[in-house]
Amino acid sequence: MPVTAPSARRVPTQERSRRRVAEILDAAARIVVDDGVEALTTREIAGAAGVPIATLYQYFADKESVLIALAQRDMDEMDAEVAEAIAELEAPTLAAVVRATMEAFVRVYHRRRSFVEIYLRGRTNVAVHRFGREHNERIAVSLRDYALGAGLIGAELTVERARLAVEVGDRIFQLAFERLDEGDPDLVEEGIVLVTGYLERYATDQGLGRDVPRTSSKENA
Amino acid sequence: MPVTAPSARRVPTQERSRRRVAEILDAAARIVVDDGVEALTTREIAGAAGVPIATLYQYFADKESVLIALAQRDMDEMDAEVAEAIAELEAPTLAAVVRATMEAFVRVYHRRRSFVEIYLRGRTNVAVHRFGREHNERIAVSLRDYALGAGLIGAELTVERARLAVEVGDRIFQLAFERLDEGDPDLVEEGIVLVTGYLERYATDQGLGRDVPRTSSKENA
Amino acid sequence: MPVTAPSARRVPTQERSRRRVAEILDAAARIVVDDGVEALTTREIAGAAGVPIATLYQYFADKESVLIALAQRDMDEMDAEVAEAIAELEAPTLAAVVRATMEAFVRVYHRRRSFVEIYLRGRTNVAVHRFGREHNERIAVSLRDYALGAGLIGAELTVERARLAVEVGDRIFQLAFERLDEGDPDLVEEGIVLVTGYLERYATDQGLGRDVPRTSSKENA
Amino acid sequence: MPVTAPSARRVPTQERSRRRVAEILDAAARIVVDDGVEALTTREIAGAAGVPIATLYQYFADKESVLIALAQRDMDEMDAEVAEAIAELEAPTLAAVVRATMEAFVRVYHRRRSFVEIYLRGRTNVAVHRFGREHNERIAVSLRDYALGAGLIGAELTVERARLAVEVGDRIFQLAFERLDEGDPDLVEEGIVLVTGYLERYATDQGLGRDVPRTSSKENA
DNA sequence: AATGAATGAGGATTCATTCAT
DNA sequence: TATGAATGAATCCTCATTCAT
Repeated sequence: MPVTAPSARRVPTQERSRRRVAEILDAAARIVVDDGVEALTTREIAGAAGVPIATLYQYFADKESVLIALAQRDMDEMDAEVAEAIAELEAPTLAAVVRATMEAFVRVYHRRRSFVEIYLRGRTNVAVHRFGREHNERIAVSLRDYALGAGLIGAELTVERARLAVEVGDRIFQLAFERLDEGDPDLVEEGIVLVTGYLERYATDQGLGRDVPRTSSKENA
Repeated sequence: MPVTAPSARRVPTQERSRRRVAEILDAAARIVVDDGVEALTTREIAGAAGVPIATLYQYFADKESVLIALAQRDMDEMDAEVAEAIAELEAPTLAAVVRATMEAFVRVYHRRRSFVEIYLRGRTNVAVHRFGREHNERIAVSLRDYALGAGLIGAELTVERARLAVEVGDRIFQLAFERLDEGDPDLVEEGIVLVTGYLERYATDQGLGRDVPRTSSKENA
Repeated sequence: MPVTAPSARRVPTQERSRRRVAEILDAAARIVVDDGVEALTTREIAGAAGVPIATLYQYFADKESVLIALAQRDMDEMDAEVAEAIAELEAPTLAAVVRATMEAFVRVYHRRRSFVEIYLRGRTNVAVHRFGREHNERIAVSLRDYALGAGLIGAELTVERARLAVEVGDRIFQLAFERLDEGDPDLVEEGIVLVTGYLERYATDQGLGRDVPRTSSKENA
Repeated sequence: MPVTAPSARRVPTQERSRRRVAEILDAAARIVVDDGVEALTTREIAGAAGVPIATLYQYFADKESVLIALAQRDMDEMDAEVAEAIAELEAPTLAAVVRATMEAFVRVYHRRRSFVEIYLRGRTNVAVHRFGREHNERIAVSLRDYALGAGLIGAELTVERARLAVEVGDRIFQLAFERLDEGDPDLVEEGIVLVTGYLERYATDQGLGRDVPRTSSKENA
């Protein structure tokens, strides 16, 4: 039904709204990339987006909401990228999953400079800090579910442990992207080693990629 | 009379100064514990310390300096605690060193609530953030030097890797103390496992606590 | 309703804004007249205008802007007064132009006490100092253009020389109004002599008011 | 008598004091040259001079006194330079006196950058402003006295007129040295022309350098 | 839905000067 | 005479948010 309206008169309200939000977020992204999260003030956003300050409050509850919405937009892409990367794995091992995940992160960080700025360098902001924690929690749960379902890990790999691994990975990205916009590849590589090593403590044989005879058989010593 | 007065009557100027600094830091610590790092304003500090705001600037270059001085005071205690803990190890292995270190951290965090508030929960503050990074760097170097000197690790455990381990440990403490003032002991325990596991990749046999025949060994069972 | 309301009931927004600006400037003028340019602080202005300090920043970029806006308001009147005075000259000579200009200045100084305070006595303020220089430059150029067009001066009266004359005139006013609010009339008179004498070095015969035979002249006595 | 004291014990108090004052003024001069008059704070001066702030108040009544003392030191040199330049004139005319004076000023401005900074560019400071006015008054009187005594001018060149001329000259220097540390020579030259032209209105024939038969003779019409 | 205008609350820092010693 | 320490008094400016329209 939102066919490009032949009558120019009434732009579908919902559509206009969506566009406005996008404009505001784009403006915010520009500011963040140029001058960092701390430079993100309502004045600045409104100015860059070409709307009155008061108008921001039509679309967002408060300033932080803009920041979080921006982060969320990138995060959605991140989640998709991760999902896709994992889906593409043919015979997944735990190591492969970790690597696929972390490399997906890196790809998105490369693509979205505003995300690096907000999510990795902007933890100084309380809302972002909380947002990070929450997302880490969510991703930990979902990756664990996947690995469990795929028989890569045992139940000893509790949610707490998964969360720990994700948080540690998160810190590694923070370090790797602290100064370099491209991220330090060696550091990321080492991070993959670290996280993989930790999680493999709780891996099944299958998760470790060892030969696992499906039918009935005994492991040759 | 120019001799440092032996009569206790006149309080040595330098001593008075030191006391004032301590008073200000104590006041700052109280504020931080009660209301967090963000509540630490010059007005607040001066009020709590019972001095005019301008007086703060006699002792500190700016507001952040107060915060950092406070963190440093606790950090010095932390360093001492770690040093002592390691010194007490009889036949140190890498695992023992990691455990001793991390448990020393926990002890100080327990003792110094303001430190938890600033150093673990207050990373939202830019100065604290930087302070943390710098301290992590310093401690990474010094622990690595020790482990290297003690023959626990090989040279492949580069400074970068040591730094990674410390940063990861740091994140673990952040998580463990995020909400609980006492810290989550299980999480810390798991963190010790994680860090140890990672570092042991680069350990010598001695570092791993395996029997290490020196030259003429009588130790073969 | 989007039409500019013909009903006088609702005060047009833009108009209200203009009124506010005027109120603030009036308040600032009062302060300046009473206590000089140095007394013009944001607190003081806001207080006198009966608005919160923050409101000042709705209408002015910073404190200096208020001062300059105030000066500009008077300066506009000054420029108009000068333009009018010169326009009224019937057979202008250089001397007449100088006199008309300087007397126009005096009239405005008499009318606008705040202008005397800011522009003549307030050069102590950096922004005012610069404002003065710039205005002198502008007026030099425009008067020179006029005199050149009217055939009163030759091209040897460069912009630099015109500027010099204006600056010198400016200093004369500063002296004349240094203490007396009405200005010292003798000093002004002498200043007119001085400036005229200097500029006449570069005057044409016409500028000097000498009989100037055009082409076919009947005017030889 | 201030022979380098053989007994190191008692440095003549007065002498030490004089030296301290000089050190403080030198420090102030450095600051002024480097960062302008506005940068001259008690902290800054004390720091640069290597004395405690409170000590400044042993030698100067207040901050402004330091600035004025510094200006005075240079001004004394200025006065001497002018006196010498005029003394050297063989058959002085008014024009020669004006030129000698103004060129002497320029020489000192070249020699004393701090003087340019304070006296020409630092009029933004109230004390300097007043100091300038006062010195101009003094120099006007003394030069007028000289010219009168030398028969260069008539009594119509009143003190007020002399003061006007000096003030105008002063403004010319301000302009010439506004941006260029060396001063704009053309502007100075033009200023000499301007001032000379003005004063010659009140010159005697002798002042104008016209042949003035001393004995008894009538001017040929 | 849109927005111009308004503002309460606060925030960091500077500076000249004065005492008690 | 010298000075470390203390401080009262200001100063400018920013910012997120809210109304009335």
